[in-house]
Amino acid sequence: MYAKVITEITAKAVDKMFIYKIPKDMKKIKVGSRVKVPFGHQELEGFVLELTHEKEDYELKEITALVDEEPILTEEMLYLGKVLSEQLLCSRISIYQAMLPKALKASNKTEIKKKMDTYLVLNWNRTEVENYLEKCRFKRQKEILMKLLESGEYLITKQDSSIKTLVKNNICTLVQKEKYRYAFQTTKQDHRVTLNQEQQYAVNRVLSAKNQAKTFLLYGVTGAGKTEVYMNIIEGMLKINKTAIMLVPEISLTPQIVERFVLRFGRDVAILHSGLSEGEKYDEYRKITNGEVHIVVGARSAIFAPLKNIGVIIIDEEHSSTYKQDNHPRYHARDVAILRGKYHQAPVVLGSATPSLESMARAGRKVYDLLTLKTRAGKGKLPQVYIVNMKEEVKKKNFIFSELLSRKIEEKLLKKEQIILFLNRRGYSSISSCGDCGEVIKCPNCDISLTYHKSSNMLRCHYCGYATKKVSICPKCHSYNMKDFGLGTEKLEEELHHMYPNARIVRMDMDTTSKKGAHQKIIDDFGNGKYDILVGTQMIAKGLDFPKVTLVGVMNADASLNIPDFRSSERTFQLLCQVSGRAGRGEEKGEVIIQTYNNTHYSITLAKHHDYLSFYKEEMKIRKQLNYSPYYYIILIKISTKDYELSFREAKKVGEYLRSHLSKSTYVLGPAMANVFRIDNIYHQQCIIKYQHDANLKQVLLTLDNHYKGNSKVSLEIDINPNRL
DNA sequence: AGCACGCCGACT
DNA sequence: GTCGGCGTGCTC
Repeated sequence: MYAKVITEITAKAVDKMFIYKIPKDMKKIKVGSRVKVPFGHQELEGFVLELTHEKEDYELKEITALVDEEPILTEEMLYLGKVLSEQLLCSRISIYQAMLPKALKASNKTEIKKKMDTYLVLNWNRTEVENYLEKCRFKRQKEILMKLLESGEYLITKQDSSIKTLVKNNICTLVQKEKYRYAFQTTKQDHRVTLNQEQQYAVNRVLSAKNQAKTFLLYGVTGAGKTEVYMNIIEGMLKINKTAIMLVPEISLTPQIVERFVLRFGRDVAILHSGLSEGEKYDEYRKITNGEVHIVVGARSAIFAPLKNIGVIIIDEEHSSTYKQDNHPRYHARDVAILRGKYHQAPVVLGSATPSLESMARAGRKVYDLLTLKTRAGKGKLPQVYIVNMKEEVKKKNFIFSELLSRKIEEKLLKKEQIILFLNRRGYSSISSCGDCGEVIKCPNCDISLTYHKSSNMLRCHYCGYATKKVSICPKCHSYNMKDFGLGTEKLEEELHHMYPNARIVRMDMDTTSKKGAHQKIIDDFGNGKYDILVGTQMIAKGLDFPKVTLVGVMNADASLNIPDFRSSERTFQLLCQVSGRAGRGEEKGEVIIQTYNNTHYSITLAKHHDYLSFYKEEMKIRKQLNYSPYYYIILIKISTKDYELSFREAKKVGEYLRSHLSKSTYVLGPAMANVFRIDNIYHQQCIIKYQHDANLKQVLLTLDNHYKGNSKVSLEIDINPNRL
């Protein structure tokens, strides 16, 4: 027998199967097995993709070792990898690696072991033990045996002579059991609520589509009780012995959702997210492969969880850009979900209060089945939203807090209610510049101004990580008149301390949550009322549920609107709806204040009334006019190189090649310098392809990709349906 | 990805 | 004459 193997190397040149002889004693080898193979001068790990009897006419090497007892890649995973690598133009191995936790990837370096616990179990029956206990003089032995009679097993933390004796006399045996490192701790109680009519209808529709590869779009206003719908669908699937995957944007950001699942389904849930250590991820993964759980809750990569007999796949907050991996391989969890849905003949549910235009358009064309939840479940009412025109406020010298916002903050503090302030920019100030000559301090490696971080007194580049001591003398005109502009979360926190010295304030952004568990702690503390005001970036927008919050302030709604990207309006609308969904989740009515310089922009005015459908119509008009998604498919071609001149030359060549080989109905934009031209001293150019149907496209992309794979100076990346341009 | 093979410049 | 630069090609 021979095995066709792909190795761990993710280079185009070796993205093919290599054939090896299987040693006679390696009986357990299967398709999907992880193996060690000799490869040139090195030894590598890889996966067996095929087994064959056909002999080649050249001398073959032998597989060195089988790494695991059971195959790592299932039939389904092998199939998914094949399809996705073709769709995404990436090597097969890179997809397989993306599916697996680090401990199971093909790699010669990592070794993460299973943790084992040793237990003592009885060999004797109850009467025999009881007889022995009467005669036995040793206190420690008695203690152990009593516990064994009680619970059947005894966890050994330290070997001692008593244990040795018990084993030696054949009263007990030592057994090894897998130990799982991760367990979600909670002390709360599960609250079951009766579904309203809309919710029940949605659940029934999905459950009646069991065994059908249908995609549903569950469009439900914030607070409509989508999570309860998800859980009921899953319960229905469990009843007919099926399993379920539930994706959430980034689980460590939404511990409250995880908690609800653990409360409802207990030990039937495996949780996969980036906040876990590699060992913990491995253990959660093994619960899945060992068939110990029927539900997987996780972030993007959990879409590959090797559950068998999947009954439903649910993607919560389906519009979230985190479902698309923004580095290689650039897969979209939504596409994988639909692919797996087809494989298992299982429905896929995409849920959101602000669906992506792409999904809503598909629902409009009946490609997806639309399910709508119009009414807010429970007591909470939609909050009152105020839009504040900051142009007017600046005239009154209110640069950070508008009159309305500071008044409301004071009011809520007095009433002992909680406040969330949202600002999508971390650090202290975004620009450090000279008051005399206007010189702006920029990153030496990137075309980006440096952000001042006061706590460390450093200027940092948020693109390449460059950091330097704060500059107090202008490097150009040598004046001492350096000034800071722009507002970051750090400065906002400081200003709040000045204005409300008695308020307890906590800040949550990348700088305060870098330590493991810091995230959870801030959320718990705020939830338990240890703070009055939570200041934070993007990461506080999603999924958090604090009943005592009655005021949400958006400090600068323009930050996301001013990004030059065709999705910036959509993002802004989604963000504002999501952020304002944080207010008034409890008994008290919530209030939201949006501060902006674009007070008449439709993505802001329509967010005021949570009017998704009007926003959808308005934005679709613009997308149609400009030939953007969902009317056209978008592909982004990025050309990067360290050489300034070369970047222009190569980009021009790529642009010309695309224009001359793609069909007339396809638009090619560019080449143009990327939004940030230079990052970490690498120059980025890009071309944008907009198409509806193009028979040549696949071949053109493949040719381009192959052409640049061997080029060490210029790298070319193809991003299909990019998140941002 | 590594590593060997291979063909041209400046050195004890 | 040799040491070594990194361009090209191969790994079952």
